[in-house]
Amino acid sequence: MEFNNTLELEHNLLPVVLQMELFGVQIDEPILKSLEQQLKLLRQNVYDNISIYSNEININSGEQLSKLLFEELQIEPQTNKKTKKGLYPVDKNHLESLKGKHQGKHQIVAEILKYRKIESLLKFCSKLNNINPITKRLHTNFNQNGTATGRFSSSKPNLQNIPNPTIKEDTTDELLILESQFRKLFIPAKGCCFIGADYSQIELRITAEYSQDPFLLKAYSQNNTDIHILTASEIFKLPVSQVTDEQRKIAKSINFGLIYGKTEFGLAEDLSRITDKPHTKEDALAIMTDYFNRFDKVKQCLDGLISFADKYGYSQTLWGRKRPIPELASNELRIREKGKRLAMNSPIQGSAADIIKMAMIACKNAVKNKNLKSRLVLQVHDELLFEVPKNEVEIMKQLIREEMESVVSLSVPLKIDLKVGRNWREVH
DNA sequence: CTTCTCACG
DNA sequence: ACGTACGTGAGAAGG
Repeated sequence: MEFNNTLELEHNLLPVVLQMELFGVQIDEPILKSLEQQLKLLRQNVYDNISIYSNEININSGEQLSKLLFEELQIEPQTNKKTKKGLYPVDKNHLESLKGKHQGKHQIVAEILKYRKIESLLKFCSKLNNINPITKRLHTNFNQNGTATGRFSSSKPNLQNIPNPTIKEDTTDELLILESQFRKLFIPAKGCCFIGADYSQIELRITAEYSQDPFLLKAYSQNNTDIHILTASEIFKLPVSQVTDEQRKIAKSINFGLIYGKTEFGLAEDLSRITDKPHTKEDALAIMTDYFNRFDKVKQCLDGLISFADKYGYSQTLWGRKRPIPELASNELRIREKGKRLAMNSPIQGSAADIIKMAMIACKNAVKNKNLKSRLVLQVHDELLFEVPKNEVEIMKQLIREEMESVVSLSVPLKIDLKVGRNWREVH
């Protein structure tokens, strides 16, 4: 199934995308309606609570909100940054740091965060309401070449950003529970199940492929070990069994940072958040230097991706998908730095997009060859969702795993996580 | 039309 | 002195 160029790939993918768009996905409308009602009631309660501090405020207006909090109520800002209008920002991060400092004193901050969350969830309700009257299903647009890197985008409605919160069994957070209901609204047709299959750490596996770093290659060939724990054990020079949860989180932050081109400044912020103690960018740089000394092939690989893009003016995936990076030729340092991050990230993100696109074609062909009725309904970057008649579940489990894991052959195995269930939430 | 905010991978 | 992690879509506000 491997393609020599992405034009051929996209050409063969077109009918798969068309079929997904036309087929659509079923939504549990009665539960959607009840979810919407609950959220509207909650919003009214929260609005009443906020009205104690200020009636007539439009909570959706950042400008009005900033003036209320930092001018009228004289709350101490936790940042020196200001928006272009000279006001203190009211984004979630800033509000959350206020909530910590002013516990009890300014209940309003917590209520505002709640209000915002409810508003955002209600928007998801309204977009899921656009059921097609003829098919009785919800149809999105999958924009096949919708991104700079080769990924799809999804629009009208966007079904690639449906809430997917991680949630503890014993949580009592009412809003979090409501938020976790959204993927339950996506249900299979009568007589069918869903099968969800997502690639496990595909971008880091691609980093292993590009870098040929012996540690990453080995880490991914022994399939069941947690890559972040292994990385932590190398960085902190500890046996795997002695790696703490905090050390694993730091390693995870570094691993993700590789893919995005994280700077020491960004890592320092992560370190402070993870350990709950302040860390300077010098601390972070020390850890990064250490990491790149230990994994010098990774360092060479990232540098190589930058010089390639510098030389040719574009970056390229493992299957030849190109992205122009004019930023590297900018006169401004800041833009050139951005260009370097794009040069590191685009081949990795783009190669992952190539792989899942090839897998979509492979799955569709295999289903057709076996005369099965199963259908692909959604793609969310590294995840595929299939609607499967109940009598095809066993054969489809095998088929999907086989096609997705062997669609291309890299130096490390590809692995998917696969689940069967009665709604989207259950299969993720 | 731009900015801000917030949802996803 | 500046900004600081990649890729998206969408709605509200404000001009």
